[in-house]
Amino acid sequence: MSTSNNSEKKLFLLDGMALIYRAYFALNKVPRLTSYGLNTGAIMGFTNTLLEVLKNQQPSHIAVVFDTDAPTQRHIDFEAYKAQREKMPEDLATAIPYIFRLIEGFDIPIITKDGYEADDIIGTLAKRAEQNGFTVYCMTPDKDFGQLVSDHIFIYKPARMGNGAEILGVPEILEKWEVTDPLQVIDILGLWGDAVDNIPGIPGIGEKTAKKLIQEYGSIEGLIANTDKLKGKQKENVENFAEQGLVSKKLATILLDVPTELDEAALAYTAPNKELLEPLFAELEFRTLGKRVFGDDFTITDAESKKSSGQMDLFSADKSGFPDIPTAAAEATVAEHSINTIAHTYHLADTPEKQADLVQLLAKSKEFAFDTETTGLDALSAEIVGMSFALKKGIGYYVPTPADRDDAIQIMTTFQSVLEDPSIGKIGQNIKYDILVLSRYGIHLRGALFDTMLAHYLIDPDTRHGMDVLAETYLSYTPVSITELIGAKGKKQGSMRDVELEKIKEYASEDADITLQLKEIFQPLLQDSATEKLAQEVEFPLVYVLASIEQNGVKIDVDTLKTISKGLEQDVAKLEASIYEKAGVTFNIASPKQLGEVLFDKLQLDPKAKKTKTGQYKTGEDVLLALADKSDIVQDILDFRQMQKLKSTYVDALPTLINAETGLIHTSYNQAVAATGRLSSTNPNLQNIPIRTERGREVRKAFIPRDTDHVLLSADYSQIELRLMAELSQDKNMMEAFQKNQDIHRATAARVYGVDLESVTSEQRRNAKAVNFGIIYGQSAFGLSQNLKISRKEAAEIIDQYFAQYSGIRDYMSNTIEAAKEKGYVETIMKRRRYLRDINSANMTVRGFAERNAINAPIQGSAADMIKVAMIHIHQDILAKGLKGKMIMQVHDELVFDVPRSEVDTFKEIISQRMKNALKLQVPLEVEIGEGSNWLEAH
DNA sequence: GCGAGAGA
DNA sequence: TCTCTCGC
Repeated sequence: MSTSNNSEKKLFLLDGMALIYRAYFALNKVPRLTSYGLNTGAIMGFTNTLLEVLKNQQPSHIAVVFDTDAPTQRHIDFEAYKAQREKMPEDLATAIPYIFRLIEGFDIPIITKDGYEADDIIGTLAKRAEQNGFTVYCMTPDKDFGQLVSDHIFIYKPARMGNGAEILGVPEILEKWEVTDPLQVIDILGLWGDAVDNIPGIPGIGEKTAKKLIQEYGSIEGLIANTDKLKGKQKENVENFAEQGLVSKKLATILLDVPTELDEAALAYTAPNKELLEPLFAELEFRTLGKRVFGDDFTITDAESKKSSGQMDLFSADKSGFPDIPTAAAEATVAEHSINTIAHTYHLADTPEKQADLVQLLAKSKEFAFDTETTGLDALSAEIVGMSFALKKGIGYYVPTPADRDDAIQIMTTFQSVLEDPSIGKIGQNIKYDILVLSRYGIHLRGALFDTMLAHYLIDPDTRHGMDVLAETYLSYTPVSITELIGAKGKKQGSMRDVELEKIKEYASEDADITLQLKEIFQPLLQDSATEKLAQEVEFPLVYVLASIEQNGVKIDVDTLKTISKGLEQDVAKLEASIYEKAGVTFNIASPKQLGEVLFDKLQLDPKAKKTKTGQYKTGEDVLLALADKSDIVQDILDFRQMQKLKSTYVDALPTLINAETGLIHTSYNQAVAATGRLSSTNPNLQNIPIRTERGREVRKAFIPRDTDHVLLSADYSQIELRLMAELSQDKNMMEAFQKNQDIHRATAARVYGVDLESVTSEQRRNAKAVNFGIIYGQSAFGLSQNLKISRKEAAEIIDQYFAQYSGIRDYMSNTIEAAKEKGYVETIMKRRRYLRDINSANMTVRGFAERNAINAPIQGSAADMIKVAMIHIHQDILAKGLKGKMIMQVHDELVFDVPRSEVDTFKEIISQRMKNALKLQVPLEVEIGEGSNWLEAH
């Protein structure tokens, strides 16, 4: 290779491990597994990184640099260095050897040097190469490398989702770090520290402060020499931790004198070694990627792809034997396309004529995808900016709606007929949002729904379901990012209303277009995972129910809350005074850090006090409770915490969430976050309103019916999870207890302790209850022992007794785990799946976790299925009978209604029937319905 | 066990 | 970001 022209000497130095980690985490949202169970996410990510560089940058020279296990000078000088690094995830560790083979396959040299880190090797080689006339690119996501840049040395930050690769030279680094010399990056890092590498820095100094101080004093040394100009806590910290700052600086400095050669000939790049690379791609089942690299004739023959799975065939004669993980995800590559690379036709329907044409087109369709663009995220206050539609892949329509509400309504009314047509299916991503927005403009969406977010939630509940991620994963497509249009989140974020029409047309149409394409992919995946019925009959119809609950809202009695707030305020003040007196100092009780120091350093309540991983004392409830007999300050602190929590989280927060228009509180239910199938509630979270303590449950008095002519009805399933466990396991003892309508915890205690029902002590019942709950929540024996404050041995004994009595449950648990190991997933009564990727892990802790999830998910998930079905039926009954009463809350196993007095009996009958008969079970179900003038009375 | 939210 | 605490 000619080296006469310097511009041709282009060296890329890749920070191997850092890039691998990045690839692993970036691509691990949806796992990519080969047919024989290898997680190839990191390998594929790294391959894409390599290809990107080779193709787009055409380096003349290239190498990948790795650390070795040998300790470096940094470890010798500073013991804690990188000591807190977490162990490498297991599936990543398995992937590493493949990555080494991959690099070899590309015929790229791997450089290591015992006793030196990759950073140092890269730094040294970069500087030498620069002297020899190279332009050098250090490829790493690591910010520390900023210190290396010069006129001919650049940082090459690999492409991230949606963003292209970034090349940082001197000007960029100076701007980013707000410094005048790249070397000052080291000073900033020395002050700021780096939690990942365990570089301590100086306490109390973060990124912002570090930049400011270095701008002012030039370097850490300069700062230390000028501490007299600092004030207060900062001054103290800099003075006390000066030494630590200097050590940190040393740790952050990349060495430039590693004894290693710059072997230009070895680094010169020619071409991949096809003989090595092609079979490796085949083994990894990189079909798309293989075609890209080797051309269309690249195929994976059966012989090759089975190479590594041979031994498994012994065990899987006629079943696949492997988790049925969505294959589209396994096959997908890093996004290769965007709106700029794919042909599309997005129309602007901005005249009455065009809109009428579009309505006609939609009216003729069986289903269409649509999306609304609004000025905000809150469906109950955001204004509509436009609507987009898609009927065919690659074609979209955007209808802008003006800021004037009446004008907007006029345009939207033309679309009312199609949106409200029950015979036309509606496809959307998080349609509940659109339903709520539209209804504020007088449009009440109807028709069968297909929500791509919920579809994916059923396909793989543990991963993320945002549209951007789904598009990247399943369509290899990066959608236009919202930040491109209106800027990053925060104060400065602009409004959708102000975006240029052309841009918003492209963005909005793309959303509808992608949603449509995702539906095409998800429909068969739902069938594959047998969750199509669950989607069509439960999750999709439930969207309408939840939208209606949210809209109905809950009335809050602000005066009651104000009274409670005053009472709490006084108590908090009293406790505060008492705590300060007993401690002999005033401090911030709400700061666990300060509290720990007072309790354990000053008062010495426990010489063996435990610390958290960040070095603070642990001050959790269980820790404090154990100290209660040492000093009555402890009880005061616990009370203080309780009052403070009640006040800030509930009593004072709820009134601020009242909607000005309706005077009610409108929570938001999220249907796609809890992996078990449960709902979650936010803004406010109505699913964690206190009930356990006398003081806390007062808050429930403030939840009231909308007027005196209404009452609240609260209906809840009694012991639903335990009944489901009895049902699923068919354990005859537990089923019998329910058939005889016994107090289940008492019955359990009687069995576990071998006594009569009548002679069960309250402690025995409490323990039995804890075991029952432990199983439902998938707790470990350790968790149980902690919960009951008994030794692990005692806990294990109770559990043994439990399983001896309930052998059906024991068998059910081991069968479920066995099945999960084989299939890779567990399922609920309605076939809701949960994949358990760690169920076969060699790591006991990790596997134990997956095993407990295997038990827990079917039970909790079936309960969720059941109440969802009941909700849909009740909702339908309310509509069919034209009732005035409303469903207003769901709290996992409880439904709350706001009902006119005249309808109370009708409602009780409907609720009871629908809840009891949601699923056909052998175990009897109990539904308790209460009635009252507030939630506390009703419950 | 999970999820939400407050506060430092 | 971490720690703590509320519900189920």
